[in-house]
Amino acid sequence: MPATGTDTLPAAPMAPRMEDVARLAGVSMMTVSRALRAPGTVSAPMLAKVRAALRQTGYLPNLVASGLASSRTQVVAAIIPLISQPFAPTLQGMTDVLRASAYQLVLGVTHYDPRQEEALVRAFLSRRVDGIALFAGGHTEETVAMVRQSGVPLVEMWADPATEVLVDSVCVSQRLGAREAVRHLRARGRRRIGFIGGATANNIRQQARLRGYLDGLDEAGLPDDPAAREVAGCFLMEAGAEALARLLTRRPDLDAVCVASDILAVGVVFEAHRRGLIVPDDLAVTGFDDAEIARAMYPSLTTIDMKAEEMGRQAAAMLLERAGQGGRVDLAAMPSRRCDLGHALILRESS
Amino acid sequence: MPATGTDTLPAAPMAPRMEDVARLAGVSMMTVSRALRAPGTVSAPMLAKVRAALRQTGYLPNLVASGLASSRTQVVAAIIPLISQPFAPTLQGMTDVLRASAYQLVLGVTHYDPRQEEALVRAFLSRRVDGIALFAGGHTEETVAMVRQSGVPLVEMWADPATEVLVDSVCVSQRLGAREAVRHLRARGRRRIGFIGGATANNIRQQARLRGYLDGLDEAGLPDDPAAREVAGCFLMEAGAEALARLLTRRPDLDAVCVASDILAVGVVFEAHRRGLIVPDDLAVTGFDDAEIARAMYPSLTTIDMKAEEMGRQAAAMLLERAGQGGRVDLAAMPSRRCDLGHALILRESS
DNA sequence: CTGAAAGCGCTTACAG
DNA sequence: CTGAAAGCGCTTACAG
Repeated sequence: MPATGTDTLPAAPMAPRMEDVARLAGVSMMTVSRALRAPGTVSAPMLAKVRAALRQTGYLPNLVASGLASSRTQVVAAIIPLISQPFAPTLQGMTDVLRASAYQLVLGVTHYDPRQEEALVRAFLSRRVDGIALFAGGHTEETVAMVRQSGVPLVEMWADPATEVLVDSVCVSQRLGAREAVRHLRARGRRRIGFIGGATANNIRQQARLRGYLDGLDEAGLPDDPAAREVAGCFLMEAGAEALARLLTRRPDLDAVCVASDILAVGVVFEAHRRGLIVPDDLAVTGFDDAEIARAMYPSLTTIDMKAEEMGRQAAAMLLERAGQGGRVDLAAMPSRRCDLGHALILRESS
Repeated sequence: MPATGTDTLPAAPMAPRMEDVARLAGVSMMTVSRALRAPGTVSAPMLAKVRAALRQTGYLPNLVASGLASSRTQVVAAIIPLISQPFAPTLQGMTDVLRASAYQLVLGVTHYDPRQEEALVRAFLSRRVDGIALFAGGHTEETVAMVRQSGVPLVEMWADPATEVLVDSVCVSQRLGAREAVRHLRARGRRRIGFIGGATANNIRQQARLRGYLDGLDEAGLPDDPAAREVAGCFLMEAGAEALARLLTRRPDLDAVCVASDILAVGVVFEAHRRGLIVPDDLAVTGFDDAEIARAMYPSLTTIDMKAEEMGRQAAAMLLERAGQGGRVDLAAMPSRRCDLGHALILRESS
C-alpha cells in the first residue's frame, strides 16, 4: 500500500473550536463567546441553541487563546521557599480561594535562593500571570525592577508588620510572637532560656523572630547570651535535634528553649527525649507556626500560631481583587494594602 | 484643566513586544524569534544585534502568544489529593525536573474527591497543558473520556504494579510492601498484628496496602481478625491516634500494628506513649511512605519507603519525553510505559 | 541564513 | 440582543 492519499485518512481528531460550536448552533462566534462568559446578555432561544451545540461537541474553551485576546490568563503564581510545613497550608489556602473563582495556581519553589526567585518571577511574567504571591524579603534588585515595570499585582506573604514591602502584603506578628513566647516561659518560672532558629540570611521571618526573642530577654531583664543561641542548618527536624545537641554542649543548664519553627522544635523535643530529659519538666520548649504536628505530638507543643492557611486565603483574595479591578498596578500611584493577621500563643504541654 | 488630549498623556508603558525588539535591532521578527529559541541558526552579527536590543528593551517573551501559535504551553499539571506528606515530596521532585526544562507546574488539589479531579482535568485541558500527572485510580468516567479524547500526555503516579492504568504510570509496590511489613513483624516474634489504614474508597493505594497486610497474615498462617483492623477518619496524626484508641478498646492484647501511612503511624506512636505503652517493647509499629518524620522522630519509625520524590521526578520526566515527541498521544495506538520503583523496608527503632 | 505572509482561537470595540 | 472586522503577540511553513 504505497502513498496513502491524505484525503482517505481520518482527519486528526482536532479539538472543536468555538467556530465549530457556532456553526453547529447556527449563530455567530460572538454569541457563543457571550453564552459562555455572560449568559445573561444572550436571549433564551439563542442560549438554548448554543448550549445544545456545546454539549454535542464537548467543547472546551481554549484559555490560551482567550488569554492572548483578553490579556487576562486567570492564572496566579505562588512562589514559596519549600513545599513543606508551614508553607503547604498557605498553598492550600490559596488553592481553596482560587478554585472558587476559576483561577489556577502555578507553583514555584525557591529553596530560599533569591536568584531562583528571580528566575521564577521572570518566567511567570513571561506567562503573563494575573498576579504573584511571594514571600516578603530577600528579593534581588532585578526581581524588584521587573515587578515594578510589569505592573503585575503582587502580594508579599509572611511579612512582619515592620517589614518594608513592595506593594500589598499579608503579615503576621513574628517579632511580637517570639517576645510573647519568652514572656510565657518567664511566667512559667524559666530563667535560662535559649534560642534555636534557622539562618537569618534572606529570611526576614527568622530575623524578626530572633529580634522578638531578644526583646523578650530585654523586657525580663535577662542578659543576651550568644552562646545560648544556636542556628539550625536547615528546616528539618533532624537539624533541630542537632542544634539542641550543640546548644546543650555549651549551655547544659538551660531550662527552656524558644524555637523559631515547629519543625525544628519537634526535633528538639525528640532529641531531649533521646537524652532522657523530660519535656517540659527538665526543658520547656516553644515552637513557631502551629503546624499540624504541634497539636498532635506527645507532649503537644506550645507554639505561636502564624495562621498559615488564612495567610494564603487572604493573599489569594487580595490578588483576585486587584485582578478584578483591571489588572495593572502602578506602584507609585496606588495605595498599597496590608492585611495583619496578628499572632496567637497556643498553650500546650511542652512548656 | 478640562478634556486632556490623549496625545499629551504619556502612553501606558506597554511591555515591549518582539516587534519592538526587531525594529530596534534592525532585523525581522523571525530573526528575533530564532535568536531566542535556536540561536545556532542565526549568524553571529545578527545575533549580536538582537541580543543588544533584547538587553536594551528588557524584553520578556509572551508565552501566552507563543503557546497559541505553537500549540505548546510548556506547562504541566499536577493533580494531588492533598498538599501534605507524603505528596509534597512528589511535587518537589516534579518541580525540580521541570525547572531544568523551563516548564512550569500548575497545581490542583482534589481532597480525594473524583468530582474535583474531573473539574481540575477539565480546567487544565482548557489551558492546553502539555501533560498531566495525577494519582492512579478513582477517576470518573467523564475524566477518562476527556483525557482520551484530548490525547494529552498523562501519567498516573502512586500506582501499585497490579493497578489498571490509562496510559503511562509510575508505580511502587504497595501490596508487597505491606506484606513485607507483616513478615518483618512476624520475624520479630509478633503474633497479634493489627492494621490501621485510611478509607479505601477511591484510594487504590490504601486498598493495595490492606491487601498486602492480609497477604502477610495469610502467609504466616495467621487468621484475619476484622476487629483487629481500624480505619482512620482522615490522614492526620490525630486520626491515627484515635484509630489506635478504638483498636485497643476491642483488642487490647495487640503486640504490633501495621499502619498504612506514616502520618497515621506517628499518631499511633504518640497515642501509645500517652497510654504508657512503650514502643516497640509493648507495641511494635510500622508505617508507610518514609516521610521526613519517620526518620526524625524518637523512637524512629520502621516504614516502607515509597520513594515519593523519585516518583515525582520520574513522572515529570515521562511527561517531558511525551511532550518532546510531539505532544498528542493516541491511547489505542501508542505503547504505554510503566516505571516501577519497587519499595524498600526501612528498619528503625519502632519495631 | 533571513524574511514576508498567514494563522493559532479567542475577545475587544464598534455597528446595527 | 446579535454580528462582522480587526487584532492580541507570537510561530509555522514556505520562499529566496
